[in-house]
Amino acid sequence: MQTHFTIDCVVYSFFEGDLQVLLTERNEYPYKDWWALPGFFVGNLEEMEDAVKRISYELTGLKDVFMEQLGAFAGVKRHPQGRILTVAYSTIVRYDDVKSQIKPVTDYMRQAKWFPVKELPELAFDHKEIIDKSLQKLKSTVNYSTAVYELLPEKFTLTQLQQVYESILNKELDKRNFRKKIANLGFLKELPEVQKGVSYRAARLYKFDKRKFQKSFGVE
Amino acid sequence: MQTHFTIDCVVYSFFEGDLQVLLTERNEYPYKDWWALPGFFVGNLEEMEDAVKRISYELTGLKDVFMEQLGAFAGVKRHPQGRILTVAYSTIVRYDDVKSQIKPVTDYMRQAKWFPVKELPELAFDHKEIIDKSLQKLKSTVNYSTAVYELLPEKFTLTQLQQVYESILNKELDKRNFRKKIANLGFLKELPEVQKGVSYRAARLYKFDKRKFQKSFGVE
DNA sequence: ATATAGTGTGTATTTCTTACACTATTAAAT
DNA sequence: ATTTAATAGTGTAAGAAATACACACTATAT
Repeated sequence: MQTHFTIDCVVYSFFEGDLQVLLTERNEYPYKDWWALPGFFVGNLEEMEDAVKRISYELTGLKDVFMEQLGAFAGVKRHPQGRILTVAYSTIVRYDDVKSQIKPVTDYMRQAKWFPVKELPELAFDHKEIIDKSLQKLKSTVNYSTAVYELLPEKFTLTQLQQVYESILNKELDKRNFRKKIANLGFLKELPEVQKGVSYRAARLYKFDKRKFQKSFGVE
Repeated sequence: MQTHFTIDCVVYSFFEGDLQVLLTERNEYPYKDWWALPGFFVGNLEEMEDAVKRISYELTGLKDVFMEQLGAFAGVKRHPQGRILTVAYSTIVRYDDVKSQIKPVTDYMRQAKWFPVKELPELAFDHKEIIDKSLQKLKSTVNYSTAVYELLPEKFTLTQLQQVYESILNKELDKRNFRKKIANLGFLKELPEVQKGVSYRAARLYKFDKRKFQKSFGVE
């Protein structure tokens, strides 16, 4: 009546115009040389959220990441060597904070690498299923969640915001309608600054106002 | 790195105009004499869904119940005798099928009893938190889920359907607007029958067409 | 016949969604 | 100085959906 117990993380980031997921290459059987979600065993006295923080820190050097539980995956046959229950989390890191700092830290992972969600490799275990479920949830809550803002830098343009929406929803949106909708939300703050270093008309920068967001959704 | 592993079920039914949850009275320490969610250990080679089926069958005699995973609860301190990870499920049984058949089957449960969600007793462990989360999910998916129809008998009136919505959303709805909305859904079938044995104008009966529902949501 | 209790319906108003094309600004290239 | 290339930024009309609101109808019981 006991089971092995791990955490697996779907780590998202947004760059190069695409929603990306961080995968690790296994250096151990089973599924040696396959890509897999980063995951570890949970300590006996360790809270799941702390395990997620630990994994995030070891992989990306970041201490505070957005996280949300996805659910438990515990199929008897999901691991060839006997049941291992995993609790999956979706987490988000800002690419600016993380860029070149990704490092696999254990000897059972050869490397870690970002993949655009559109071009995922074949995955070990039931990790494809976990990612699919995570993406589906991200999609269905995109309007009610702070996730899109976690994917963006603190100051962002409306075009960037639209790109995040588009890559999550996997469809194109009309620019004018999108801006109208965003303007109605009431929790974006227009900054007195514009983009720098671009060779075309610089776009206005905006900032997400979390307090107002929480007010309009009754503090979640 | 191993943990005890249980399933807890939030079992819903609808009767007496209220959404109800089935609770069991514990006959064992810790939390002896407290009300708790029905739950059991999961067998080593048992799929979680099968454990849920087993629990449902033992409590209610039903073989097929609607079920949906809520998530894992694994706080280090949730159980005074050491970590027990539980995976919570929401399940729904039709009251007509179940009525007086509720029976606690083990010696560690004294009785099982329905409680309206509005009037829950104090609960053992973190079960209050689990129920709250389950109710919140039910609420937020009420329009996209078959749950409301699982709560109703096969043939139902629009008033009954409205009552189910109202008890899930915990607010009153306008009858005319509700019917207009329902009519637009397109997956309710009007039957040539009406209610029997009522001492007022008999209401038209309707039936849920699952195939059409799935079509309109792209088969989930 | 009449009281009761719940069924069943329509319309106007507002709000949200969708569809759609041009001008403005900037840096770089000539 | 002018042109080019790239992206930012904006408004309006039509249709769809959501909301607010009140009364007549019908089956039964007494």
